[in-house]
Amino acid sequence: MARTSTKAAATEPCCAPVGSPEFDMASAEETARGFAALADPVRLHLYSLVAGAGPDGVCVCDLVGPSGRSQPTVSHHLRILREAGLVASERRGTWVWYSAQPAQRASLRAALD
Amino acid sequence: MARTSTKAAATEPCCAPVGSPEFDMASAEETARGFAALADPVRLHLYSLVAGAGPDGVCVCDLVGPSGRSQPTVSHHLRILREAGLVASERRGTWVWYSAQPAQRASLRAALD
DNA sequence: GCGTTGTATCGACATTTGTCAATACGGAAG
DNA sequence: CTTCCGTATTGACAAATGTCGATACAACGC
Repeated sequence: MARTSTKAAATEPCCAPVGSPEFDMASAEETARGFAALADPVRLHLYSLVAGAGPDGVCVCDLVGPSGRSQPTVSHHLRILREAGLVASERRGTWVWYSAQPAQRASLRAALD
Repeated sequence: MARTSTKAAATEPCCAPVGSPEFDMASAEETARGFAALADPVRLHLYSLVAGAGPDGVCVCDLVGPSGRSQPTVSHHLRILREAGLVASERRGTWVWYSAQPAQRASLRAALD
């Protein structure tokens, strides 16, 4: 319970109040979900495949094989990446193509500061 | 099971093999653990407090309050940040101070490419 | 219409994760 | 040495996560 600086129990006052002006918890949750989307090796692999493709993106049918996971699992991971805003999906006839969303990647890179 | 481009079952060959030369799964696990360390709002808050402090770092006693979590929980999160290489801990007499490790932050930023 | 193929959703399961109370460890003051 | 305070570890628990098989949905070709 002992808070800071009011009562020093040992040698020195420990530390300055470190001034945490205000922490936007709402945007932190958003940023955390962004990082969480990249917190899995399979999703990292999928994202590198999607981002490494041209602006047209990649067909899902070309993601299942390299990932080494079942098709429903790949679909699940792609959904997480999509809900995090890192990729977008578009239906083209029979197939679904995923493409990278550079804005969200830039947003996460900016959050590392 | 249908792989790519060998047999087109619909209108077009779907897509190019997208060329995934090789994916370093080992380093992906490392990177994933780095992002996982930032995939929690509480840890994001703690890291911002640590990184926002001077090069001396911050005393743990000044992190428990702002985080809104119990002291063991804060210790747990700090351990995860430390094991991810994002922060380092140093004992100074009675207290323990955490400081940011810019190298790992740069490594994660580089992984966003 | 029917069957086929690609993708998403559902249900279930084992594993991991976030959290706290209780406890142990470590250093400083008396 | 004893006591107090700050930090880390342990144990337990609910909740979230990664995975797959089974199934549903969507679009194409017949």
